[in-house]
Amino acid sequence: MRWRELDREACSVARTVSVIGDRWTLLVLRDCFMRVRRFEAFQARLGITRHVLADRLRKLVKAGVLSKVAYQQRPRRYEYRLTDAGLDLYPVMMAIVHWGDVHRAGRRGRPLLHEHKGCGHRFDPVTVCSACGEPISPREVHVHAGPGAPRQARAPRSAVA
Amino acid sequence: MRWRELDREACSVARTVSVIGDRWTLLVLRDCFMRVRRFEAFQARLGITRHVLADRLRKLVKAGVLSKVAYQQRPRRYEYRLTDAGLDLYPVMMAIVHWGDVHRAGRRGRPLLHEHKGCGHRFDPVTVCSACGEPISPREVHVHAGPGAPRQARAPRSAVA
DNA sequence: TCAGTGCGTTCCAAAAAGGAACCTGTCAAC
DNA sequence: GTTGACAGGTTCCTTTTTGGAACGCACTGA
Repeated sequence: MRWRELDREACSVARTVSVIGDRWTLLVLRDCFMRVRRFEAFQARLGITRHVLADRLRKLVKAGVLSKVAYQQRPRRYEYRLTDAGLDLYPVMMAIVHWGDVHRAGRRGRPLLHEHKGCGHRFDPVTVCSACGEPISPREVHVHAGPGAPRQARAPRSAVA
Repeated sequence: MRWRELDREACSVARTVSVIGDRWTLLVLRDCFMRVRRFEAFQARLGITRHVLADRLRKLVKAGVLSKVAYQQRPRRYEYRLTDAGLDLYPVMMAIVHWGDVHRAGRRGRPLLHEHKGCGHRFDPVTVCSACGEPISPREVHVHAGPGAPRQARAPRSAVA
Protein backbone atom coordinates (compact mmCIF):
# COMPACT_ATOMS: atom_id res chain seq x y z
CA MET A 1 0.00 0.00 0.00
CA ARG A 2 1.32 3.41 -0.91
CA TRP A 3 1.00 6.55 1.13
CA ARG A 4 -1.58 8.08 -1.24
CA GLU A 5 -3.92 5.11 -0.99
CA LEU A 6 -4.18 5.37 2.77
CA ASP A 7 -6.91 7.97 2.86
CA ARG A 8 -9.20 5.76 0.83
CA GLU A 9 -9.29 3.03 3.47
CA ALA A 10 -12.53 2.69 5.40
CA CYS A 11 -10.72 3.28 8.66
CA SER A 12 -10.49 6.46 10.65
CA VAL A 13 -7.01 5.63 11.85
CA ALA A 14 -5.73 5.18 8.31
CA ARG A 15 -7.40 8.40 7.19
CA THR A 16 -5.98 10.40 10.05
CA VAL A 17 -2.57 8.82 9.63
CA SER A 18 -2.60 9.84 5.98
CA VAL A 19 -2.70 13.43 7.25
CA ILE A 20 -0.49 13.43 10.35
CA GLY A 21 1.30 10.07 10.31
CA ASP A 22 4.74 11.37 9.70
CA ARG A 23 7.43 12.36 12.10
CA TRP A 24 7.99 15.85 10.75
CA THR A 25 4.31 16.57 10.41
CA LEU A 26 3.74 15.75 14.07
CA LEU A 27 6.60 18.00 15.13
CA VAL A 28 5.35 20.83 12.93
CA LEU A 29 1.95 20.50 14.57
CA ARG A 30 3.53 20.52 18.01
CA ASP A 31 5.13 23.83 17.15
CA CYS A 32 1.85 25.16 15.74
CA PHE A 33 0.24 24.57 19.13
CA MET A 34 3.17 26.46 20.61
CA ARG A 35 2.25 29.46 18.50
CA VAL A 36 5.00 29.06 15.94
CA ARG A 37 3.69 30.33 12.63
CA ARG A 38 6.41 31.26 10.18
CA PHE A 39 8.53 29.26 7.82
CA GLU A 40 11.83 30.50 9.21
CA ALA A 41 10.70 29.85 12.76
CA PHE A 42 9.72 26.25 12.07
CA GLN A 43 12.95 25.70 10.23
CA ALA A 44 15.13 27.10 12.98
CA ARG A 45 13.35 25.25 15.79
CA LEU A 46 13.07 21.88 14.09
CA GLY A 47 16.28 21.56 12.13
CA ILE A 48 14.14 20.15 9.33
CA THR A 49 15.37 20.68 5.78
CA ARG A 50 13.64 23.55 4.04
CA HIS A 51 12.52 21.31 1.26
CA VAL A 52 10.71 18.89 3.54
CA LEU A 53 9.25 21.72 5.60
CA ALA A 54 7.79 23.38 2.49
CA ASP A 55 6.31 20.04 1.50
CA ARG A 56 4.74 19.33 4.89
CA LEU A 57 3.26 22.79 5.23
CA ARG A 58 1.76 22.50 1.76
CA LYS A 59 0.21 19.14 2.62
CA LEU A 60 -1.20 20.37 5.92
CA VAL A 61 -2.78 23.35 4.19
CA LYS A 62 -4.24 21.09 1.54
CA ALA A 63 -5.61 18.79 4.26
CA GLY A 64 -7.34 21.73 5.92
CA VAL A 65 -5.31 21.51 9.12
CA LEU A 66 -3.40 24.74 8.61
CA SER A 67 -4.31 27.86 6.70
CA LYS A 68 -2.00 30.32 5.03
CA VAL A 69 -2.71 33.87 6.15
CA ALA A 70 -0.98 36.91 4.64
CA TYR A 71 0.47 39.05 7.40
CA GLN A 72 2.16 41.56 5.08
CA GLN A 73 1.90 42.77 1.48
CA ARG A 74 4.93 43.84 -0.58
CA PRO A 75 6.59 41.46 -0.34
CA ARG A 76 3.70 39.15 0.30
CA ARG A 77 4.39 37.00 3.33
CA TYR A 78 2.29 34.29 4.85
CA GLU A 79 2.02 32.60 8.17
CA TYR A 80 0.57 29.22 8.94
CA ARG A 81 -2.17 28.92 11.54
CA LEU A 82 -4.20 26.04 12.82
CA THR A 83 -7.71 25.91 11.41
CA ASP A 84 -10.59 24.62 13.52
CA ALA A 85 -9.86 21.14 12.20
CA GLY A 86 -6.26 21.66 13.23
CA LEU A 87 -7.24 22.77 16.72
CA ASP A 88 -9.29 19.57 16.96
CA LEU A 89 -6.00 17.69 16.90
CA TYR A 90 -5.33 18.95 20.42
CA PRO A 91 -6.45 15.71 22.09
CA VAL A 92 -4.07 13.78 19.85
CA MET A 93 -1.18 16.06 20.85
CA MET A 94 -2.05 15.92 24.52
CA ALA A 95 -2.28 12.13 24.43
CA ILE A 96 1.13 11.98 22.78
CA VAL A 97 2.63 14.39 25.29
CA HIS A 98 1.16 12.46 28.18
CA TRP A 99 2.53 9.13 26.98
CA GLY A 100 5.96 10.70 26.68
CA ASP A 101 5.64 12.24 30.14
CA VAL A 102 4.78 8.88 31.68
CA HIS A 103 7.04 6.55 29.71
CA ARG A 104 9.94 8.66 28.52
CA ALA A 105 10.45 11.34 31.14
CA GLY A 106 13.90 10.14 32.24
CA ARG A 107 15.23 10.67 35.71
CA ARG A 108 14.98 14.45 35.60
CA GLY A 109 11.23 14.31 35.19
CA ARG A 110 8.90 15.66 32.56
CA PRO A 111 10.00 18.63 30.48
CA LEU A 112 6.79 20.62 30.84
CA LEU A 113 3.86 20.89 33.21
CA HIS A 114 0.32 21.80 32.20
CA GLU A 115 -2.00 24.06 34.08
CA HIS A 116 -5.72 24.28 33.42
CA LYS A 117 -6.74 27.92 33.50
CA GLY A 118 -10.32 26.96 34.25
CA CYS A 119 -9.57 25.34 37.59
CA GLY A 120 -6.07 26.64 38.23
CA HIS A 121 -4.53 23.22 38.85
CA ARG A 122 -1.73 21.24 37.30
CA PHE A 123 -3.28 18.39 35.40
CA ASP A 124 -2.84 15.44 33.09
CA PRO A 125 -5.16 14.77 30.18
CA VAL A 126 -7.60 11.91 30.80
CA THR A 127 -9.68 10.26 28.10
CA VAL A 128 -13.23 9.61 29.22
CA CYS A 129 -16.50 8.28 27.83
CA SER A 130 -18.74 11.02 26.46
CA ALA A 131 -21.80 9.20 27.79
CA CYS A 132 -20.89 8.43 31.39
CA GLY A 133 -17.71 10.43 31.99
CA GLU A 134 -15.68 7.47 33.23
CA PRO A 135 -12.12 6.95 31.96
CA ILE A 136 -11.97 4.40 29.17
CA SER A 137 -9.60 1.50 28.70
CA PRO A 138 -9.18 -0.87 25.76
CA ARG A 139 -10.86 -3.78 27.53
CA GLU A 140 -13.99 -1.84 28.31
CA VAL A 141 -14.79 -0.89 24.75
CA HIS A 142 -16.73 -2.82 22.12
CA VAL A 143 -16.61 -1.89 18.48
CA HIS A 144 -19.50 -2.19 16.03
CA ALA A 145 -19.67 -1.60 12.31
CA GLY A 146 -20.84 1.95 11.58
CA PRO A 147 -22.63 3.33 8.52
CA GLY A 148 -19.34 3.92 6.71
CA ALA A 149 -18.04 0.39 7.31
CA PRO A 150 -16.88 -1.60 4.31
CA ARG A 151 -19.71 -3.86 3.07
CA GLN A 152 -19.80 -7.30 4.63
CA ALA A 153 -17.46 -6.28 7.40
CA ARG A 154 -17.71 -8.89 10.08
CA ALA A 155 -17.99 -7.12 13.40
CA PRO A 156 -14.37 -6.88 14.45
CA ARG A 157 -14.72 -7.34 18.19
CA SER A 158 -11.89 -5.00 18.71
CA ALA A 159 -11.00 -2.25 21.01
CA VAL A 160 -10.24 0.58 18.70
CA ALA A 161 -10.21 1.11 15.07
CA MET B 1 17.90 16.40 12.81
CA ARG B 2 17.96 12.69 12.19
CA TRP B 3 15.44 10.18 13.36
CA ARG B 4 17.81 8.73 15.97
CA GLU B 5 18.42 12.08 17.63
CA LEU B 6 14.76 12.68 18.26
CA ASP B 7 14.51 10.72 21.48
CA ARG B 8 17.21 12.87 23.05
CA GLU B 9 15.18 16.06 22.77
CA ALA B 10 13.80 17.44 26.03
CA CYS B 11 10.27 17.23 24.68
CA SER B 12 7.68 14.58 25.32
CA VAL B 13 6.23 14.96 21.85
CA ALA B 14 9.59 14.37 20.20
CA ARG B 15 10.28 11.38 22.43
CA THR B 16 6.91 9.80 21.73
CA VAL B 17 7.19 10.56 18.04
CA SER B 18 10.55 8.81 17.98
CA VAL B 19 8.63 5.66 18.97
CA ILE B 20 5.33 5.90 17.09
CA GLY B 21 5.78 8.74 14.61
CA ASP B 22 5.67 6.71 11.48
CA ARG B 23 2.79 5.78 9.29
CA TRP B 24 3.36 2.02 9.40
CA THR B 25 4.03 1.98 13.11
CA LEU B 26 0.70 3.66 13.80
CA LEU B 27 -1.13 1.19 11.59
CA VAL B 28 0.63 -1.74 13.22
CA LEU B 29 -0.47 -0.41 16.60
CA ARG B 30 -4.02 0.00 15.38
CA ASP B 31 -4.02 -3.66 14.47
CA CYS B 32 -2.50 -4.59 17.81
CA PHE B 33 -5.46 -2.98 19.54
CA MET B 34 -7.65 -5.05 17.22
CA ARG B 35 -6.06 -8.18 18.60
CA VAL B 36 -3.84 -8.90 15.63
CA ARG B 37 -0.69 -10.58 16.91
CA ARG B 38 1.16 -12.52 14.25
CA PHE B 39 3.56 -11.53 11.54
CA GLU B 40 1.52 -13.06 8.74
CA ALA B 41 -1.66 -11.44 9.99
CA PHE B 42 -0.14 -7.95 10.08
CA GLN B 43 1.33 -8.45 6.67
CA ALA B 44 -1.90 -9.66 5.09
CA ARG B 45 -4.04 -6.92 6.65
CA LEU B 46 -1.70 -4.01 6.05
CA GLY B 47 -0.13 -4.77 2.71
CA ILE B 48 3.14 -3.62 4.24
CA THR B 49 6.33 -5.10 2.87
CA ARG B 50 7.70 -7.90 5.01
CA HIS B 51 10.99 -6.11 5.39
CA VAL B 52 9.46 -2.96 6.84
CA LEU B 53 7.09 -4.95 9.02
CA ALA B 54 9.98 -6.90 10.55
CA ASP B 55 11.79 -3.64 11.17
CA ARG B 56 8.82 -1.90 12.82
CA LEU B 57 8.01 -4.87 15.04
CA ARG B 58 11.64 -5.03 16.12
CA LYS B 59 11.65 -1.34 16.98
CA LEU B 60 8.38 -1.53 18.90
CA VAL B 61 9.70 -4.45 20.93
CA LYS B 62 12.90 -2.56 21.64
CA ALA B 63 10.87 0.47 22.71
CA GLY B 64 8.91 -1.65 25.17
CA VAL B 65 5.58 -1.12 23.42
CA LEU B 66 5.21 -4.69 22.22
CA SER B 67 6.57 -7.91 23.66
CA LYS B 68 7.44 -11.06 21.82
CA VAL B 69 5.74 -14.08 23.38
CA ALA B 70 6.41 -17.66 22.24
CA TYR B 71 3.14 -19.38 21.48
CA GLN B 72 4.71 -22.60 20.21
CA GLN B 73 8.02 -24.47 20.46
CA ARG B 74 9.53 -26.46 17.59
CA PRO B 75 9.52 -24.47 15.46
CA ARG B 76 9.66 -21.58 17.85
CA ARG B 77 7.04 -19.01 16.93
CA TYR B 78 6.32 -15.71 18.53
CA GLU B 79 3.44 -13.35 18.67
CA TYR B 80 3.52 -9.66 19.38
CA ARG B 81 1.39 -8.32 22.20
CA LEU B 82 0.96 -4.89 23.64
CA THR B 83 2.82 -4.36 26.91
CA ASP B 84 1.38 -2.13 29.60
CA ALA B 85 3.23 0.77 28.03
CA GLY B 86 1.66 -0.20 24.71
CA LEU B 87 -1.81 -0.32 26.21
CA ASP B 88 -1.16 3.19 27.52
CA LEU B 89 -1.17 4.33 23.91
CA TYR B 90 -4.92 3.75 23.85
CA PRO B 91 -5.76 7.44 24.37
CA VAL B 92 -3.52 8.33 21.43
CA MET B 93 -5.31 5.81 19.21
CA MET B 94 -8.74 6.91 20.33
CA ALA B 95 -7.89 10.55 19.73
CA ILE B 96 -6.69 9.67 16.24
CA VAL B 97 -9.80 7.63 15.50
CA HIS B 98 -12.03 10.39 16.76
CA TRP B 99 -10.40 13.05 14.62
CA GLY B 100 -10.86 10.81 11.58
CA ASP B 101 -14.48 10.15 12.53
CA VAL B 102 -15.21 13.87 12.77
CA HIS B 103 -13.12 15.22 9.90
CA ARG B 104 -12.73 12.38 7.43
CA ALA B 105 -15.89 10.29 7.73
CA GLY B 106 -17.16 11.01 4.23
CA ARG B 107 -20.81 11.00 3.34
CA ARG B 108 -21.42 7.41 4.39
CA GLY B 109 -20.50 8.19 7.97
CA ARG B 110 -17.92 6.77 10.31
CA PRO B 111 -16.61 3.26 9.72
CA LEU B 112 -16.95 2.07 13.31
CA LEU B 113 -18.92 2.89 16.41
CA HIS B 114 -17.65 2.50 19.96
CA GLU B 115 -19.64 1.18 22.88
CA HIS B 116 -18.56 1.57 26.47
CA LYS B 117 -19.21 -1.71 28.28
CA GLY B 118 -19.30 0.07 31.62
CA CYS B 119 -22.33 2.20 30.81
CA GLY B 120 -23.65 0.41 27.74
CA HIS B 121 -23.78 3.52 25.56
CA ARG B 122 -22.25 4.52 22.28
CA PHE B 123 -19.63 7.15 22.99
CA ASP B 124 -16.89 9.38 21.72
CA PRO B 125 -13.63 9.85 23.59
CA VAL B 126 -13.36 13.18 25.39
CA THR B 127 -10.14 14.58 26.81
CA VAL B 128 -10.65 16.13 30.23
CA CYS B 129 -8.62 17.74 32.99
CA SER B 130 -7.53 15.26 35.65
CA ALA B 131 -8.06 17.90 38.33
CA CYS B 132 -11.54 19.24 37.60
CA GLY B 133 -12.92 16.84 35.00
CA GLU B 134 -13.80 19.54 32.48
CA PRO B 135 -12.94 19.06 28.80
CA ILE B 136 -9.74 20.86 27.86
CA SER B 137 -9.01 23.07 24.89
CA PRO B 138 -5.75 24.63 23.71
CA ARG B 139 -6.69 28.12 24.88
CA GLU B 140 -7.41 27.04 28.40
CA VAL B 141 -4.04 25.52 29.08
CA HIS B 142 -0.88 27.16 30.32
CA VAL B 143 2.47 25.47 30.10
CA HIS B 144 5.31 25.79 32.63
CA ALA B 145 8.83 24.43 32.59
CA GLY B 146 8.99 21.12 34.46
CA PRO B 147 11.92 19.49 36.25
CA GLY B 148 13.15 17.89 33.02
CA ALA B 149 13.08 21.13 31.03
CA PRO B 150 16.24 22.15 29.23
CA ARG B 151 18.27 24.59 31.34
CA GLN B 152 17.47 28.25 30.82
CA ALA B 153 14.23 27.44 29.06
CA ARG B 154 12.17 30.56 28.95
CA ALA B 155 8.63 29.64 29.92
CA PRO B 156 7.11 28.89 26.56
CA ARG B 157 3.63 30.26 27.09
CA SER B 158 2.26 27.59 24.86
CA ALA B 159 -0.63 25.27 24.78
CA VAL B 160 0.98 21.92 24.45
CA ALA B 161 4.41 20.61 24.19
C1' DT C 1 9.75 -37.11 -0.23
C1' DC C 2 6.84 -33.31 -1.11
C1' DA C 3 3.75 -29.53 -0.06
C1' DG C 4 2.41 -26.25 3.34
C1' DT C 5 2.98 -22.88 7.26
C1' DG C 6 5.11 -19.13 9.82
C1' DC C 7 8.63 -15.78 10.03
C1' DG C 8 11.87 -13.78 8.41
C1' DT C 9 16.16 -12.13 5.12
C1' DT C 10 18.23 -10.79 0.59
C1' DC C 11 18.51 -8.22 -3.59
C1' DC C 12 17.54 -4.48 -6.60
C1' DA C 13 14.92 -0.50 -8.34
C1' DA C 14 12.18 3.55 -6.93
C1' DA C 15 10.91 7.13 -3.71
C1' DA C 16 11.90 10.20 0.05
C1' DA C 17 15.06 12.77 3.07
C1' DG C 18 19.37 15.36 4.19
C1' DG C 19 22.50 19.19 3.04
C1' DA C 20 24.05 23.09 0.92
C1' DA C 21 23.55 26.61 -2.41
C1' DC C 22 20.73 29.58 -5.07
C1' DC C 23 16.59 32.61 -6.46
C1' DT C 24 13.02 36.37 -5.77
C1' DG C 25 10.90 40.60 -3.92
C1' DT C 26 11.48 44.35 -1.01
C1' DC C 27 13.52 47.66 2.03
C1' DA C 28 17.37 50.30 4.06
C1' DA C 29 22.10 51.76 4.43
C1' DC C 30 26.40 53.10 2.35
C1' DG D 1 23.26 52.21 -7.62
C1' DT D 2 25.48 48.73 -5.14
C1' DT D 3 25.57 45.97 -1.10
C1' DG D 4 23.29 43.57 2.65
C1' DA D 5 19.63 41.71 5.07
C1' DC D 6 15.24 39.24 5.50
C1' DA D 7 11.46 36.03 4.56
C1' DG D 8 10.12 32.23 2.04
C1' DG D 9 10.95 29.23 -0.94
C1' DT D 10 13.30 26.11 -5.00
C1' DT D 11 17.24 23.40 -7.15
C1' DC D 12 20.65 20.01 -7.28
C1' DC D 13 22.98 16.12 -5.73
C1' DT D 14 23.97 12.38 -2.27
C1' DT D 15 22.40 9.15 1.30
C1' DT D 16 18.49 6.49 3.41
C1' DT D 17 14.40 4.31 3.35
C1' DT D 18 10.68 1.83 0.86
C1' DG D 19 8.39 -1.32 -2.40
C1' DG D 20 8.31 -5.71 -4.51
C1' DA D 21 9.41 -10.16 -5.39
C1' DA D 22 12.12 -14.14 -4.43
C1' DC D 23 14.53 -17.10 -1.32
C1' DG D 24 15.86 -19.53 3.29
C1' DC D 25 14.88 -22.20 7.30
C1' DA D 26 12.63 -25.06 10.71
C1' DC D 27 9.33 -27.65 11.34
C1' DT D 28 4.54 -30.68 10.43
C1' DG D 29 1.52 -33.82 8.23
C1' DA D 30 0.29 -36.79 4.24
